[in-house]
Amino acid sequence: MPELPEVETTRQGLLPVMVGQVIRQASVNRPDLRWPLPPDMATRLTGARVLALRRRSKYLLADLDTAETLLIHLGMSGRMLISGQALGVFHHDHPAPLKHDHVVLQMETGARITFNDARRFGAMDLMATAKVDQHPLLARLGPEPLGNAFDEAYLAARLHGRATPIKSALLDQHIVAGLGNIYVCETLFRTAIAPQTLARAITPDQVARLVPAIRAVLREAIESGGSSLRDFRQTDGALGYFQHRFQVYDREAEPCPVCQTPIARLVQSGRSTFHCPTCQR
DNA sequence: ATGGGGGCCTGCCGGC
DNA sequence: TGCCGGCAGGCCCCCA
Repeated sequence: MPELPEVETTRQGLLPVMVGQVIRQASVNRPDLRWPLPPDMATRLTGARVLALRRRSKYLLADLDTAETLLIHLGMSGRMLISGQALGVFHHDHPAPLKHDHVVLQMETGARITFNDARRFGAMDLMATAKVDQHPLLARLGPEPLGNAFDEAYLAARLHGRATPIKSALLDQHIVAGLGNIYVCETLFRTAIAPQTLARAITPDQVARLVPAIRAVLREAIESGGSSLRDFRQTDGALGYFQHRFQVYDREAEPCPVCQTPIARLVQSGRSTFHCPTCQR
């Protein structure tokens, strides 16, 4: 579910209850997420103070005063929920334990942070902070799409010669890190590029449209609080609103907002692509 | 090396 | 009402 904007809004929701605060008690209800959790994870988290909460691509990184960093990936259905009393604010999204509450961080402030993930495609791991960017899940990621390293020259070089459709190339986290199915579909619509176009056939003009369009769609989604599909909620239980602004994603057969042609769905590398066959060439 | 498909796991929705 | 197939925001791994 969560793509870069949803992870970023989750991070922003967690900031006030995590950063500077001590984990009084960490507990693990299910250690078998996408990979087994470190067997001593709860022990290594308990008593630690969170120094910073960062985001790299779709990963949350909580730096601890133990010189370790907690990596969190939400997979398809993962959520971080806050409940309890903290810093004068009562959070009530999630007062009672639910099915699929796999990891709970009870903070000294009284806040409770719960990782809930029905499908268990999510993941957590601990790694020395000094080496966290060498973690196998992070080491080979492409640049942040909102960062300076992502520009026209870079993207053109990475698309050069590739025989894969542009849709698949933009989903490849090694090319650019953080886009998922929704925001790739929206970006290709905004840039009027057909999703089947091979990466190697993308013109310089199209590259020049893609870079700012990717940035814009991500920024707008973050400002809207992300997208709430199938129950995705922010940490405080609030819904994101960007889904109302999807122009093509999940809108098969609805009229294109530009030309009224019915939005089409096709499957590329096993994933649905929504597009306007008239506008996108 | 690169691209495509399978698989991981649970829940929901539509059709019969 | 109940069952079944299809689908879902991600991503690693294996095979050709």
